[in-house]
Amino acid sequence: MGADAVKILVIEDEVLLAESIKALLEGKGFDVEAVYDGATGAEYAELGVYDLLILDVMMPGLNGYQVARQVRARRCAAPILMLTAKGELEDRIEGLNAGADYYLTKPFDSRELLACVNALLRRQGNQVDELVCGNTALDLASCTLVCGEKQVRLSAREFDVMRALLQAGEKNLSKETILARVWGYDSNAVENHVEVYVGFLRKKLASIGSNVRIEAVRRQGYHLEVDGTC
Amino acid sequence: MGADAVKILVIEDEVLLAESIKALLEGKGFDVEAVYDGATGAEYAELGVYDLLILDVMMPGLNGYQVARQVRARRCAAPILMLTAKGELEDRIEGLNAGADYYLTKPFDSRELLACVNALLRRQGNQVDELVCGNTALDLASCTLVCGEKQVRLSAREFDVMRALLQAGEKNLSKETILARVWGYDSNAVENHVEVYVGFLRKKLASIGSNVRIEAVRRQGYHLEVDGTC
DNA sequence: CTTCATTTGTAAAAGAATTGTAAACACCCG
DNA sequence: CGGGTGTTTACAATTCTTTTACAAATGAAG
Repeated sequence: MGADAVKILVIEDEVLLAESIKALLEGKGFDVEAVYDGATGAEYAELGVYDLLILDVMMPGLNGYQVARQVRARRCAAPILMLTAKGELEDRIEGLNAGADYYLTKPFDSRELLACVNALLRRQGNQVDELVCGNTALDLASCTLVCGEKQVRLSAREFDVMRALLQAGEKNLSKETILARVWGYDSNAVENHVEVYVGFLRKKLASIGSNVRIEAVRRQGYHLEVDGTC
Repeated sequence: MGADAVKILVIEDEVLLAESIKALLEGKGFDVEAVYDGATGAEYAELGVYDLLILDVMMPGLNGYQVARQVRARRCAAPILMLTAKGELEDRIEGLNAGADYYLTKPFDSRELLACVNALLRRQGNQVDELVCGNTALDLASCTLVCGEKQVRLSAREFDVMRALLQAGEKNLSKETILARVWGYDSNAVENHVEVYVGFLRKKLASIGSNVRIEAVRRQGYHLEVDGTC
């Protein structure tokens, strides 16, 4: 439940259902808050801190459609997953037009709910592809090494080498293997290329204060280690 | 078929259904193309010029799930509306996990299809009157970049390029994709055109004191960044 | 403990490729 | 025609990759 966790707001008047959704999503690492009526839900949602709203339609007071419209009118951009026992066509259309992004009919399967949540978050760009090691991540989309606040861009070759190392994890990668994977098995690159690029990468890792080191094992190749790990 | 219409690709092997969807959407002002098998659909989709894919699941050859996975693997970001007679839970989950954004069960009502399409496009930022990044907004009606008091008019090409960049947000857009979206995939424009227009846009952004920069990522394309963000 | 051969690390350059910019030209529409 | 827009070309500037050369580290043998 770190500061960078994905935040989800559940607005559902059936307390038991709300709690079970909360438990389900928290089990998957999301940071979930549940409220039990529409007015409170709209108020929370407008804070703008949530990445996703899960919204029941039939509630006393403000109903789901009203909440959705109000929230959208206030320029809240979070995707809305509408949840309801009303499976009728007209309801679905009204929900979508009110600003919902998905319409799920009760009773629903927990796996389906998760699949929806993931699909909505994926579209939001909340699912970044990255490879992580120690305090450092390689963002595959932007070819960038990230460590806390700092980050540094890698060139295409640097990126390929770094990715190979990260994918191998603790395992050793021989230079031969790296050459084959990065330069192609039929290129005329030589092992020193790997050494040169390992040098570049070590500099960049150091420049962002990473605790990841590229360790050389004589005659065996390279592998990653996290500082303080032996 | 202006460069600025919303483009939709329908992939559906039942020709009659495909044509009726096409007619329905064209009636609403969308620019629709229909293809009748998965392989062709995947190929078209990967051009990256469409704003939305409507995808049947059960097709000979590549089925809808396979098309979705392939298209997503190629980093095509357009939302996918899956369309199918299979209404079973497992199918819905599989579809969502394959990269779909919505799952609509046949037979469906035309109004519901439209509501879905609108919901998906709304989320993409295709139905708003301005796109915002940093301290700067692109007014879609007047083709004008606005930053505080200052503003500057964009030419049609400049506008198309700027909009593509804004819609991609943080993500990189390859020059190939920009060419396809702005000039059309069958034009004979070359990558240098993109570079030239990026140059124009940078000048105009600077002239109104925008804190938005167009960053080049070598061999990967361009993306936006807000000054002060690293 | 030295010496030597081997492997790994680093710096600097030359070379290649990509990206940026300026400017000339074509075109279209009032 | 004239002004703005779009296209194309050519070249300059920048960045990345490869190459070279040599220094530093390692480990085995004497």
